[in-house]
Amino acid sequence: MSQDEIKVKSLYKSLKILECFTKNTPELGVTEISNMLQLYKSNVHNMLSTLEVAGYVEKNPRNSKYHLSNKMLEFSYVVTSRFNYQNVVYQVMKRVSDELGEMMYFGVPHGAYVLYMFTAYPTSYDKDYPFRSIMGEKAPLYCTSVGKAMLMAMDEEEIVQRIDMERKSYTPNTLTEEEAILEDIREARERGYAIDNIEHERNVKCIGVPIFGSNDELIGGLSISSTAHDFDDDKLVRCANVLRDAAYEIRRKL
Amino acid sequence: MSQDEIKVKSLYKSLKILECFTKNTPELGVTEISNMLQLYKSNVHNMLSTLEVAGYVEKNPRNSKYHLSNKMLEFSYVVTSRFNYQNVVYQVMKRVSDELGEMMYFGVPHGAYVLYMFTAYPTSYDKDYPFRSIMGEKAPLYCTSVGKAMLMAMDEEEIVQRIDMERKSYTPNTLTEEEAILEDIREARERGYAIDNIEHERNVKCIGVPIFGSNDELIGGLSISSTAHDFDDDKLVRCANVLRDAAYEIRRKL
DNA sequence: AACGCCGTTCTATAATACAGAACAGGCGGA
DNA sequence: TCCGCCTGTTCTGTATTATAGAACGGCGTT
Repeated sequence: MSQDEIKVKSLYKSLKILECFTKNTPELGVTEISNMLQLYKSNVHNMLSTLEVAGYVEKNPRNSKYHLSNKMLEFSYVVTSRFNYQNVVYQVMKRVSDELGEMMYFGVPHGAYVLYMFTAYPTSYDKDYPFRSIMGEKAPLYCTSVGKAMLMAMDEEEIVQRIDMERKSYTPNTLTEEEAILEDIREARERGYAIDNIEHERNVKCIGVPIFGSNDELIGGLSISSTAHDFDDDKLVRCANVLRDAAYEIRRKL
Repeated sequence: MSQDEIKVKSLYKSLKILECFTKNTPELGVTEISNMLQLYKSNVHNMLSTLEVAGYVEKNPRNSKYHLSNKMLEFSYVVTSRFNYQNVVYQVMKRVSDELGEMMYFGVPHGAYVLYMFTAYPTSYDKDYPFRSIMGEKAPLYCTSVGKAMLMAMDEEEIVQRIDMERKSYTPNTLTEEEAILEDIREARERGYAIDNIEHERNVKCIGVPIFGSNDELIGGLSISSTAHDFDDDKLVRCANVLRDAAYEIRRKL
């Protein structure tokens, strides 16, 4: 991110403003943002008001705080329309999910993160489980099964780059030391699949495999998620085999 | 959109650049964009390169054209996380969709357009039908059932504003004259539901109803879509009743 | 009623985005 | 293989414009 690559500084700052809005801070005021980014209030106000005129943010008249507008969804549609693998991946996921009775996730690499693209639920879940769109959610590579599955496909140099971040301990099981993570990935390669042994979310175990395209390029990762209690070694191995077959099937159909 | 509201002009231009990328033109070069927006190439290049450094667009090394990056999905996640009705709406849609064996759509008003939020398929479709994410797709209000359903909830003054656009004839049945559309909405109000009688897509008939929140405010619209051939008057009335019940149920549960 | 906080407005000035030309590199046609 | 054209990119002086900082005004709270 060399500074002199930034040709239009006011644009860059404005984009940083957009990025202040997150799931946990979806509504922000001018002063809040100016504190977060160390910018003058008037400056932030000018950029925010321009974003508002363009329809990217909206102001809540109750507290005159701003939030991202639905316009952002238009962009996600443009982005997802470019994916030609949506259908193939989902069909396989849905079938496998029904077979195993578990939820499946598909994500792609996104810097130091997995960007989740979609989930498949077993049909039996439809009535009982809360529906939520996962598309666009991100989680660190180093402590999720989809993430570690994708790291399996990278050389150690790239892995080190990709996990170079402040590594939080989400649970007592989270691996945060670089060497421990590298070793975990090596084991995953031997084994053929990655394991998240309650390392990211309480009570959740996952296993993941990488998905490759027809030219052996990494496309993303696939995972099966289950409650820790249900996921005994037996089930784990059975799921892993199904998962690997699914990855091959997707590769073949791409 | 008064000109003097635009405080940061370079930002505004850059946002217009982002909007050049659409489903049909997902990849664009510097010259193309400069022609589209009547800007100088060097100007467009500066803004695009800044967008690239910030991760909003990526350059295809093969042809050095630009396209929107997955980063946009992060924003859609922030936006959809704000919706507290996702789960309620989907659960009802899924059940009704299974009951009727037809696809359902949910969308919200977005200027002169419907912005589709999600679909529900009958379970039986899972294996045979192509999966596609509809979130963020938009279609004109004046010729879709979800759109007309939402217009039903507006006064004529607002309707006239909302349909004030170049009104294309997508099919021979499309109503493009203002008075014809207004009359169609009036009839829909009498009837209790809106009809898209092959007015937007060939061979597709839909019916739609508005969805209101607990304070009678318009939330969005719900529709059932079917092939024109299957959708005889009998089925149409039956579906319409189920649809209205669904809208009430959602309102109650919000 | 008064205080404090926050969004907004204003203005001079310093910063910077931009016009326009020139450069470079890839591709296709001759 | 060479030439020419169409790209994307770089460069620079200048005119535009974004910005710092203070001041204003409205709302909520004490």
